[in-house]
Amino acid sequence: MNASRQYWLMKSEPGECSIDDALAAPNHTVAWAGVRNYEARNFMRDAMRIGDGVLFYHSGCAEPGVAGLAEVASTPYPDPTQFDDRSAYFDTASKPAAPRWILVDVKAVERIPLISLARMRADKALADMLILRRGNRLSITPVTPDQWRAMLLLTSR
DNA sequence: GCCAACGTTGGC
DNA sequence: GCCAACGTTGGC
Repeated sequence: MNASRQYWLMKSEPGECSIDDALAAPNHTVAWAGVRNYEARNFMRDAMRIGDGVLFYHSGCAEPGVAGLAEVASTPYPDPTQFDDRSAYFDTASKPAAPRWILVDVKAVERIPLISLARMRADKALADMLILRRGNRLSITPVTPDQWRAMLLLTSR
């Protein structure tokens, strides 16, 4: 595990883009479009590096949890959906000369047997994960190397 | 700059 | 469908 590698948890609604959708995409890669929260945007814009590990989390569905592993696959660039007036993510206030919303590409690595939210809550090694904090709604959160390792252990059971 | 109203997220 | 939590908006 490369010491400089960072880790993230990224939420996606499987009805919009599931881990299987990402695996089926060209080069297993999707643009992480639609983030409209500044804190989450800032993680993509300022902190992510190509090759960072990603826990691909399914939210807003019957079985929320981590459904796959992925990695950051691009440097940051403007989210094209903000300029698309047919998109649900269209933002009239954002101008191409000064894009408000920035994304990265995410490359799916593998689908894993679902690690459910309940399973994660039951694991002491994951107790401090931001995703498990009461009231957390942030769609992108940093994951510590220890938490990443603890999640990988759960994939082998 | 305050803060109430409102909209969204997301688990259950 | 409910509702808690939280971010954003907008009046003042």
